[in-house]
Amino acid sequence: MTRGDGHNPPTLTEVAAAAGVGRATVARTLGGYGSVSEHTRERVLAAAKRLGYAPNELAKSMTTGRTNTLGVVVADVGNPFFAGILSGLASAAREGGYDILVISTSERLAEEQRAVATLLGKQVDGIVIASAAGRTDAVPHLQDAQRRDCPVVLVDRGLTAIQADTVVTNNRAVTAAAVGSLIERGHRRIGFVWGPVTNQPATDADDIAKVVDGTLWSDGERLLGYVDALEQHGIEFDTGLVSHSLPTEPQATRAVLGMLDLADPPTAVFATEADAMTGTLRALRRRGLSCPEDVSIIGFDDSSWAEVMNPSMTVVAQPMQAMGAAAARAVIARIAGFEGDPAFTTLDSTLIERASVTRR
Amino acid sequence: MTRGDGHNPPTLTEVAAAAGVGRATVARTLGGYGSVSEHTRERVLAAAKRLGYAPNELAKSMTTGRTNTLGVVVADVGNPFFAGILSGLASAAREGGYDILVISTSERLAEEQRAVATLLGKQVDGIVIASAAGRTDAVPHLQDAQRRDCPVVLVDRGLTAIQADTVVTNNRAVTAAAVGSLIERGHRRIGFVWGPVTNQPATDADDIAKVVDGTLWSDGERLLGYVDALEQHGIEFDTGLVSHSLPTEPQATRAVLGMLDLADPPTAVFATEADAMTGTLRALRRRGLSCPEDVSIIGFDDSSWAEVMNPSMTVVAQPMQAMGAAAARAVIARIAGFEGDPAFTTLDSTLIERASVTRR
DNA sequence: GTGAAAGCGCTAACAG
DNA sequence: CTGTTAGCGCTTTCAC
Repeated sequence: MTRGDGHNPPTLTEVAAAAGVGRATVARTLGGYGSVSEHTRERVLAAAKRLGYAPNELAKSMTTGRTNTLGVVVADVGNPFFAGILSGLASAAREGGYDILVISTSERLAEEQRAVATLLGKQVDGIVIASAAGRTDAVPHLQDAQRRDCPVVLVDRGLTAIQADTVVTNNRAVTAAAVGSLIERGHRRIGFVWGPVTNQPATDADDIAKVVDGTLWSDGERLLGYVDALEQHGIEFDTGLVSHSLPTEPQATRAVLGMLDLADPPTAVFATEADAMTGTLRALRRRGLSCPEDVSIIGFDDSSWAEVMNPSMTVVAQPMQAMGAAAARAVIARIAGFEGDPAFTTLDSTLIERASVTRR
Repeated sequence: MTRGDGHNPPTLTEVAAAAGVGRATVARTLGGYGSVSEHTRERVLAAAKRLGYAPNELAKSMTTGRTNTLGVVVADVGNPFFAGILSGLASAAREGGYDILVISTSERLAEEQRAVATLLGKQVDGIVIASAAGRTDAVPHLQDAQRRDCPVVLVDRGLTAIQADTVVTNNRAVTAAAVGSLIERGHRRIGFVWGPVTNQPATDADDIAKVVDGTLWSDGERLLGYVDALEQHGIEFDTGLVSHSLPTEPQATRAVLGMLDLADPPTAVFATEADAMTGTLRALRRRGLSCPEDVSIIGFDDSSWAEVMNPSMTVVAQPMQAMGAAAARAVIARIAGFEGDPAFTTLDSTLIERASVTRR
């Protein structure tokens, strides 16, 4: 059976025939290595152009063992946070001569394992992943990749069970600073929306470490930062002020509604993601409360919306693009053969103070 | 020279050896075709598992001619609009058994051409693209792909120079409806932020067609919808009320500032993208004006922010995920051999009326 | 039911 | 400087 309409793309062999030279000569000419006489060089180039030759990268990869492709695994490419990471990742990758194969996992570990297997099967040269695994969870799929000489770089979320370059932000410190700024403005009852997802929340501050172990690195760090700030100012931890629901906006609203109905409701809320913040705003509105008069809010992730809001929102801005770019550069370096110890890079998020926080 | 630490991934040949059978038998067993006796079947499976065998998809693609990979080309994966498309695209692709290779072009045609060439080189089975080309521009790179039997599907932006499945939204109709709703509320001076990017704006309504030809499909359609509404209500087109600047927030602000300073300033602004809308809001703020009291606004692209804003924003919500999913399904169908005429699919965007528009 | 052999398009020694 | 020769790992006839 003949394929398609017949217009099979020309192969290197055909170019060689057309130019009347051997295949190796064509490979050398087009590959720009070895040496070729000016004369034949021109003939080859001419023939290639005439035939509209374009190399089959698959075949090339087959023999070189390199695909010039990076695998990227995140929870959801539609989420602005990951989209930002992806954006920085994509440009840094391209700069380094790599393309990216992206897989979303919806934060499901099983999907993540499949994703990694798929990427490995497609022979990507390296993997950048924001793993859905808990910080101390075993990650055999990632170790598998490493064993197969496929470098893995962790982005946004660290993992203790594996030795790998890691690029994260200063979640804990910036959260402590943000919550601290709330406390310094007189707030003592501070809601924390979206602690780590768990159905076994910490009942007191001493419990935190245990909770944090089994959950997402970034979530855990933020909760720790929150507790740091509380302890530093001698404020007691109240488990009722921390939500552990799934990260959907309605859940954030539900959680805040619950806090607002407490006998001693929060006067400020720290929201750890964009949707947690909009969800918080909805809750206030439902109770007829306003920000910052009744409740101060600090959100996460800056955007042009945050500033034009009324009030403009105080947020923790994460350097998403920079994270993505750093991660890309890290894998690329590993692919290139860099053998130093795994580097743990912490990029700084910054607190942007605007009008959604007021003194109490 | 030995590669890596030696742990080369096991090949099919090794599995065959370990199981004491021929390679074809292993291929049949693992590939699930042909027939294999229950006995040998088990041995093969056991050997494969024991060695931790995973097929090299590259080699497989090499012989089958299929990579199970879709190429996706957009301006910027970090842009919420494209991120939304990508999200829908990714899940539909995965459902169909495909992975996606994503390339951002920053809206540059040269980058786009390179991107397509790269994808073709990597032998993707199909391409989904939101092209940076003007609606009537020649697109040799895309025709090239088609000639190479690589189906191309256009998403968000149609193109007249090529025959291809296309998935877009009802930009023109929804814009006409939105602008119409403004007119019906008494507005006659309506700013249009981000008409097609050009330095040769239409000077009157009759000029529009020409301007539209050379620019992005979606931008053109929206401008046409704007003019439709004006004409329908007998309002004269004023070129000073249409901005043609580059789509960055600061440019939107600048443009609106200019309109606001007109002797006869707009009482309403229609912003065709999320950033155009936030930019508009900034401009109002700078002039000490407020929305909707002084100026009504209709924006584009819904998000949780739009609703929690104060005032909540009236917007045109685009079905980004659905667009991405439809595009993915379209390419997949073509790859599977579907040969019908190119389909032009129009998905509906909807006007979500909230509080940023008021009667005049 | 199963194995041997050819070949996908390319690169990488190795001779000449 | 250039052509020949092997493969890369897999699928796919085609005999046995």
